[in-house]
Amino acid sequence: MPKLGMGPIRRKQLVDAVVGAIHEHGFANATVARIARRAGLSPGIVHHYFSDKEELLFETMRSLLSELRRDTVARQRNAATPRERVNAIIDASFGESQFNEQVFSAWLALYGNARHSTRLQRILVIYHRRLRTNLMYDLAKLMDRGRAARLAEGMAAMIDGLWLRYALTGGPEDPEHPRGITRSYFEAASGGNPG
Amino acid sequence: MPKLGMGPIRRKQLVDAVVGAIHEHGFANATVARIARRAGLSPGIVHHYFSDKEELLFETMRSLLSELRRDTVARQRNAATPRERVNAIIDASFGESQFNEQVFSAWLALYGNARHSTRLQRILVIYHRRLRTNLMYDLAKLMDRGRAARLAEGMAAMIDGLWLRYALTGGPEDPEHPRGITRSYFEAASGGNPG
Amino acid sequence: MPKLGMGPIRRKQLVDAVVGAIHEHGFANATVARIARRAGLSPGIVHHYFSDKEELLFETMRSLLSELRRDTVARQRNAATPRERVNAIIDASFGESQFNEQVFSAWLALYGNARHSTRLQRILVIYHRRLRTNLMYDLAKLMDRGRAARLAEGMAAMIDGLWLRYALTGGPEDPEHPRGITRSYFEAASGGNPG
Amino acid sequence: MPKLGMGPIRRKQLVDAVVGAIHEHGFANATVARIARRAGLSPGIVHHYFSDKEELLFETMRSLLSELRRDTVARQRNAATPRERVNAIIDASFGESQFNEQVFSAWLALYGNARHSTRLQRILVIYHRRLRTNLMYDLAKLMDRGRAARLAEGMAAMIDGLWLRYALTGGPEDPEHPRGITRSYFEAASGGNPG
DNA sequence: AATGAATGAGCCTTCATTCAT
DNA sequence: TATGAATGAAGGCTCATTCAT
Repeated sequence: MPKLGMGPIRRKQLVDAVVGAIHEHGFANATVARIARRAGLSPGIVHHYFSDKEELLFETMRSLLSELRRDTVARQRNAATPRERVNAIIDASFGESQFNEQVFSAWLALYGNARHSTRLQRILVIYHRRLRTNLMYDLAKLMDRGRAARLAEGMAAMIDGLWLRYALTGGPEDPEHPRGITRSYFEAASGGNPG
Repeated sequence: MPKLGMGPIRRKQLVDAVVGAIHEHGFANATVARIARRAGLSPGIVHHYFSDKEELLFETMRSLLSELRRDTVARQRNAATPRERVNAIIDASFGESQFNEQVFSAWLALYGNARHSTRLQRILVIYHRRLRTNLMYDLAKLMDRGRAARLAEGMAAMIDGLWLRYALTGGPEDPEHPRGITRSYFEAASGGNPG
Repeated sequence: MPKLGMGPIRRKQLVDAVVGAIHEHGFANATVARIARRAGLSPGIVHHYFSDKEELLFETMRSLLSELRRDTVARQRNAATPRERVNAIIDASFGESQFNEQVFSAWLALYGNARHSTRLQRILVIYHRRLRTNLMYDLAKLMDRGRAARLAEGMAAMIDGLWLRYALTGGPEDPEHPRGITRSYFEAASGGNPG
Repeated sequence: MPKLGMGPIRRKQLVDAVVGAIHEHGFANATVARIARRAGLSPGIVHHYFSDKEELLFETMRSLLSELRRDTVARQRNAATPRERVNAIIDASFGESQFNEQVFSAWLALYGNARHSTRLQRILVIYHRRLRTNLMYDLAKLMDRGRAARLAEGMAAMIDGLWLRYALTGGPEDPEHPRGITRSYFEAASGGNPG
């Protein structure tokens, strides 16, 4: 077992363990000790790699967010038209990286505790802004900016709302279901003419 | 003169204090002692009226939920057509009883901590089901059940998603804004013909 | 057992326990838990009466200091001449309230940790200033101010130095020994003429 | 080329780092890791050169003490008469090797934590004994043994007491000031006739 | 000789809950 | 009904020490 340069490895292990621990025990009971044990490490080591429990949570959230971003970017690479690009965003939002119970629990718990942590709140604000900006970028090619803005806001809300419901009830059914609902909205509101 | 019937009074004081305490200190720091102090009571008395801290949280959530219900019912009383009744639901969802920062904080925090409390989760499930059922009831009069179900789900998601964003960013702007977005969706999806 | 107004009682118990715990376990091992146990209390209660461990230490020191002050004042009350008043200070400095092993340990430990605690340092500075001021007050009646100031400084140093040695070696011999040394110095330096 | 004889070099680095770390962070916060970093070394290496943290502290103290000894011996080499030799002790006690803030902090902290470390306590006892013995050796040539013993004790106490005050208030003013006070005492008590 | 990863014990502090009054 | 004193169990974090490399 190597003894040097463990930093990135351990940090990833711990970040993953946070998600699992929150899912299994709930946010309030996701203690540093439990997170560490879940990562197969001792409690003490956590503060060797993260200054704080809060930093660990922050990095966890950042990691979740960047997985979503990666997924979105990957899907958009295969999209040719604005319409396809919008659909790529919808698909990514209910894609594998996000649409599983563990991530639901973690993301939601973080949500519920963000208002009193500047850093966590910032992450969430970034997510919200980015989702709407991404949508706007392509919607603006399909309609005038005023309508595009409203639609972006509505679609972003719908995505989050659907996701919120699954997060609560825990039911990862077929991701095509929420995708379908969102797409219908998109098509109805964008006139259905090809982008 | 013995103090009779303090129960309901104290219980309400405490439930209100929970909302305030969560808003001010965050869920994790809304301790029994702080809640009690905020209600002008001593820490010990809390367990006289509630068996648990969890029960107190549960009652708080129930209270929030029934305020929403009351508001919805009141607004629907003035509605004549199915279309008006749907709009009443939209209006209530962003009405005063829900659309203020304190309630945001509390509701969201409870959300984030519900997955590991059966009782809290049940409350939220009830809310979700009721919102969709309420919408379904009237939408089914405007379209076939299949389309109605999907629209109800989409609208419920949009309502929650808009609300979620305001809950996070804390900005209760004009409630007419989210109402407008939701209504546009409703009208586009329901054909716009008068119900 | 009364349940109201325990504050002063508990606070005194805890302050006394600090002195005992430092003496028995050393400063570094005088943990809150041990201090509490020594006071016959639970660990948790400490923070009901003191905001901090540091505050508890601070109050301990203050208490030690005020005992010395009380003792000094009491002895000076029986002193008629400046010379007698100076001797009262000497006597008090090696009096019962200070001259016992427990107090030595505590005082010295606090000394050793004062440089990095503003509050503790302030207490010690007060002690140093007060001792010299008290001496000055009477010495100035026996000689010119310049000589008095130097003598006050020398006597204060001698008192502390003797005390320091006993604090370290733990040997509370007859308090008349250090008193005698200090008095000799006083008499030699003040010319021995009656005050 | 193998690094031979790193032992003494590293040990000195670490001992010096202890003094600096105690001065900067206080005794309680002078952790092994911080001491090592200050010495430009890794935390692990400390236990290669010292069995214990306690041993490191012990060696630090011993080093401080032997610096004082070296200084005293050096100054006494230039002294012809007993009186001059006593003054050499006084001068050395407030000499550069001792009279600086870093050494103050360390020495005092060690004092405050010595009572529960046999080895540290032994060092301090050696210091105390040596100072008085050194003084006695020459004072006994100037007066009878009884007076000499008392004067040695008084002078030793005064030296420590003055030093203690500077250690606390941190103010290394002109070393001639405490030297002057001590010499005055010496001269007054020894009759002032040339030794 | 040297690193820094890793452990595990222990500390201060907080807190839900109980209880004497 | 109401208080606030008291408990005891964790929790986050620190740290001396060990160990693989």
